[in-house]
Amino acid sequence: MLKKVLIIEDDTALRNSIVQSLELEDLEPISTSSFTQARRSIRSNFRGVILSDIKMPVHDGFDVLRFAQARDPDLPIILLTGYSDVATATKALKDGAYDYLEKPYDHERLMDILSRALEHRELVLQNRAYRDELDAQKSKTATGTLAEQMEMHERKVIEQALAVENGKVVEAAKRLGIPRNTLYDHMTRLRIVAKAFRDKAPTAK
Amino acid sequence: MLKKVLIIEDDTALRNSIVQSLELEDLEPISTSSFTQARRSIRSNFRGVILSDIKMPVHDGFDVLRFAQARDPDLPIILLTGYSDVATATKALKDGAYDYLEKPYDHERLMDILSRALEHRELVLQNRAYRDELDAQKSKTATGTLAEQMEMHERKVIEQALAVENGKVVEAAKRLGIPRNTLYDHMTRLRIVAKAFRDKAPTAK
DNA sequence: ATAAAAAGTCCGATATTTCGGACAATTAAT
DNA sequence: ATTAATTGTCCGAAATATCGGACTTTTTAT
Repeated sequence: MLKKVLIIEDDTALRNSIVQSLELEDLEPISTSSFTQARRSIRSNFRGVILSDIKMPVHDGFDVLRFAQARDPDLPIILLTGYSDVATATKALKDGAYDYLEKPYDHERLMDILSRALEHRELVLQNRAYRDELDAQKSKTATGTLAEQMEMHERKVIEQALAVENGKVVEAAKRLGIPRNTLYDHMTRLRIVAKAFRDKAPTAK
Repeated sequence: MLKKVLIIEDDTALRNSIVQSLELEDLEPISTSSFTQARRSIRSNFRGVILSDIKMPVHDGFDVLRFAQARDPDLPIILLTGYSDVATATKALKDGAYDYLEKPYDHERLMDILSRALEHRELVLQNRAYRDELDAQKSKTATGTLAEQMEMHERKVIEQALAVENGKVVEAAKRLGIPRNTLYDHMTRLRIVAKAFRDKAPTAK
């Protein structure tokens, strides 16, 4: 489970309070006091979520939002709004914020939102990982001469058979449906040694 | 994007109001008035989320929650609680509810929660699909005789070469590093016909 | 309509692979 | 320590695959 929460809050007292809150819940707060300071942490594969105040000097929460969205559209941003500032909160959501939290914040509510956001982030990252893995598998366009490709596959098949049979050549040959001599022929050609597939430590002496 | 929302609400007026709300937002409400009625829709791969009232005769929202969790732990359930019934809401979340919504419901707030829940559901389902695909690929333990496995692979390689070259045998042969005659030998043996790999409609006449 | 190119087929000499038998070297079991 | 089984290597005849040439048929381009 992801646990990082990048906090962007200029009010030192509030910021420390939040940090303490998160630490109590076994999360990993990263405490910053401004967009500028937080900026370098906001990367595409950040393994966590962002919790930012909206009203801040120089750069406000919307700047954070815009920047983070550019870096990674699926990075959940939770914005801290003033009490019952519904208009701003709504705008934030429309702009792509994951959720908002009214100040003064309620601990339980913050945790609910954060856990949802962290889970969301985890799903997104896992999804990307799966997608990448699948793409990698599919894009391996078979290349090279027929003989090369066949030899590669032959090696794989034979090695697997040997592995399954713990390096016993006669058994592997049976499994492959060829006489052991023939298997030896192949192994010689491919420079496969059966010994390499036997248990090094079957029983401790 | 997923759009189904299974509504479980015994108050007819409120239920219809919600249905209307969702239809306005281009979602697909499934309207039911009781757990019993909704039950059959709650399946493991339900492509949507559940929005259920808590306080209902016979079976309440927690029954829905328990049942749905058993069917699919990653199926988001949003519970409708009475106004500022914080205790119940908190319990619901602890029990695995995705979120809760206070009655009387605010349209914007409902939509925010639903869109998050639907997105969450979509990610979960996508994740499962990816995982299944990867598992399927990995678990294909090579079995059968050496000759069989080699022939299968040979077929794959040749067919891919033909596909890439649009069914042109001479080109495919070049790509595979063998004389075209030899490729014909292989194709004859494997009963592969080049025609099958040519564009049926290269240019519209 | 004609020419050029590619698709398919068949043949046969040459090259490679298969596979059983035989045997020495190891390893495991009694 | 002796036996039995397994490993690993070599041999050679039979089976199979390769590959170029020749030829007919079909497509494609002009």
